Amino acid sequence: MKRTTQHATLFDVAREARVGTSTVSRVINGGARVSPDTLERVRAVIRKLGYHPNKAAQILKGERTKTIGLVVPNVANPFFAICVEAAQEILRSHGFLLIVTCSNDDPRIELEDFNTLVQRQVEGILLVPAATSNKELVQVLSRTSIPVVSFDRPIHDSSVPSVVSTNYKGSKEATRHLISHGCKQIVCLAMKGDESLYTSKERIRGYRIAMQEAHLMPKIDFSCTSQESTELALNAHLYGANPPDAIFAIRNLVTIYAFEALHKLQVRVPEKIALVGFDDFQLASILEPPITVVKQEIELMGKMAAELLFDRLTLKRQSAARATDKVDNSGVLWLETELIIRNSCGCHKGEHKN
Amino acid sequence: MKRTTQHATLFDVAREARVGTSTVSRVINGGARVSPDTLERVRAVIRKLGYHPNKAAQILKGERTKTIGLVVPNVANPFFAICVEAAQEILRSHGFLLIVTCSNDDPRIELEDFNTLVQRQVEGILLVPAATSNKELVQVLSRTSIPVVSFDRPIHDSSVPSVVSTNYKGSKEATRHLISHGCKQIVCLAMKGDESLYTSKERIRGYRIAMQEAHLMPKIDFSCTSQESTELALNAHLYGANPPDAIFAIRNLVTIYAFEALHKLQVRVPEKIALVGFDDFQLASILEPPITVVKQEIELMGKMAAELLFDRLTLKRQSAARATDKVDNSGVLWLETELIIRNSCGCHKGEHKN
DNA sequence: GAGATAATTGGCAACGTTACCACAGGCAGC
DNA sequence: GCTGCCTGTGGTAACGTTGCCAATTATCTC
Repeated sequence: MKRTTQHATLFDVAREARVGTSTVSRVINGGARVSPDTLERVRAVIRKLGYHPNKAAQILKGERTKTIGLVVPNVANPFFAICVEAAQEILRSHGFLLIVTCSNDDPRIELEDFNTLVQRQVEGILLVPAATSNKELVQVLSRTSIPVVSFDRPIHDSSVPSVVSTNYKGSKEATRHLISHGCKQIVCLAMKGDESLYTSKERIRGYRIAMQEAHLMPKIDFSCTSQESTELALNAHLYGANPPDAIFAIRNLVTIYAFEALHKLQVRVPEKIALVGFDDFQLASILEPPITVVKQEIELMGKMAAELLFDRLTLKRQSAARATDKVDNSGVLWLETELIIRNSCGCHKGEHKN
Repeated sequence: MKRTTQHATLFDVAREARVGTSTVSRVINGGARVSPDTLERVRAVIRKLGYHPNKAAQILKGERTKTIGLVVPNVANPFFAICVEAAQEILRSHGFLLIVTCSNDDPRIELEDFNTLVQRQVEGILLVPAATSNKELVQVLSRTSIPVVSFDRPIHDSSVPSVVSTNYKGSKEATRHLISHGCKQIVCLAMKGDESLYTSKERIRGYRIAMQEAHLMPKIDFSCTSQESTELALNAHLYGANPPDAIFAIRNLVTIYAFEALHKLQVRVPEKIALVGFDDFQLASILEPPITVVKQEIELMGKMAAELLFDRLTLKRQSAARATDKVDNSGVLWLETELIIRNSCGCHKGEHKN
């Protein structure tokens, strides 16, 4: 009796069952080529000792880890939470385990986490890159042999495929919709950090192009970082030159801030100011007025990313096959956004059969 | 040249740097007792080869895994997402990695995941048990030597400490508040499955007791599973005998369903029917009227669970010390809920300085 | 400059598994 | 009765690390 607190090993089982270790190993792995007699005896001992094979040893011995890593900025953000859940679902159905880490959009943590995952012998990594161009990351990526798939944001100058929403197209469409309502002074509301965030940049680009097409002056405000600051900003716009007649909120949180600010400032929506947001959210349809938004296929994004990764995993082992044909030639799988028309844009109920 | 695709090993590095494996090992583990010369040379080779120590081998060799497992019903649920994020934060600060799995509240998956985590040599497990009494789980738990902490729901008949909100107290308080507004017909809205869920049962118990205290008739409706069914249910109540003058919604989603249903049915809140929900949510204060809710300390819950687990981890290694003194004698750390008074309960702005 | 001490370094046995190989019987076919 | 082939079974060498121990060399101390 040496260590009662530690886990039982295969050897312990073998001794207790009076068989060789190979036999126990065979039992664990399906019990092929073992007599029913021995099989039962060994199984009994396994149960009795509460034995679990040591994964570390199995992995070391060359067995697949059946594990994939996932690096997201933050799981508390519903967007990523939904992605994670969806990816988890897919991966689990293929027998994979998920290790989740949060990078806080910090490239240093991101890289660190990435390496940690590689060390843990994950078979693939799902990644939401903090930046689309990160030399260090790209370098690490290029010399890593394990498959990586990014989502929400692509990684430039790398062979990493990605699953991304049509941010540009979606926000161009939203802006155009606002313009079609006769809005002329459409201000785009964003928060600090959006200047450098891929998705935000794309959305701003869409907004810009739509405005330019209509010969309107784009105006972007990055100060909507909190409830208060949004109210302040909105107030300034309202009483400044060329007061806005519409708001395009670049993301969920900003939409909510803007909505609340308008509410507090007693500005009528959409009569005085129309409002369209990017990203749908649960209560958008219950607010008064219901908010028109650009909806992303969040769940699908997680699913597709997981599936793309899984494809690469299996392709890789099959032989030398090309990447999946789901993606375009720059390696990105575009997910269509959809403009969900409710009332805050100025549409009346039923006007767009929605 | 044998395997160019595989990861470089410590041995490869040793050969390339013309040193022994021990030296490389020393370099990896901080570089103590290695000459600056060799140190630099080995480090260069490590970089050149893109070498990462194989965690499986290290673990096998007895090194700590610095990993903890987390089993939640679902990460897409904001409640759990926030818990996970908070726990992650704490654990990361102690150098731990988190493996997250979703049980979907299925005891079978839960058990399976639990075993998977044990196999992976996690040092501890954070768990939201699907059921408070699960014989099989309790049995597995009792013969596992690794520390486990549950949160949101306790595990009966086990020595597992847990972090739980004062569901009972919170909903008693909420119900009493409604009663203090003169409400007599308070209906408690819940959804299918709430009959067996610990948190829901506790909330219902609180509601029941408060009603009984006031000699009022408790009435509980478990049919609020979707938007439509809630509307149907509410409609039935409204036109049935003893129409309700208040609603106590047992959880987030039901509160939202109820709010939307009341809105559609054109019932004025709180004049015709008062509304209080359990669990705060981002837009509760912007809705018209702002909704009074019982707020849980979600983030704190994740944090405390992680810290409790960490305590047990360190205590365990220090020697044989008792569980932390944070918990009460039945092993649960109670987290106070707070009634956030807004307007849907019948209070006017500022009435309760909130 | 001899002896002693300290600083570097390499060798090697584990850690718990798996997989290849070998071996013992049993049972065909000829 | 010999060969050949199954079915069970055990022995043992890896897998990539670490840490002990021993060996080598450098640096003191007087």
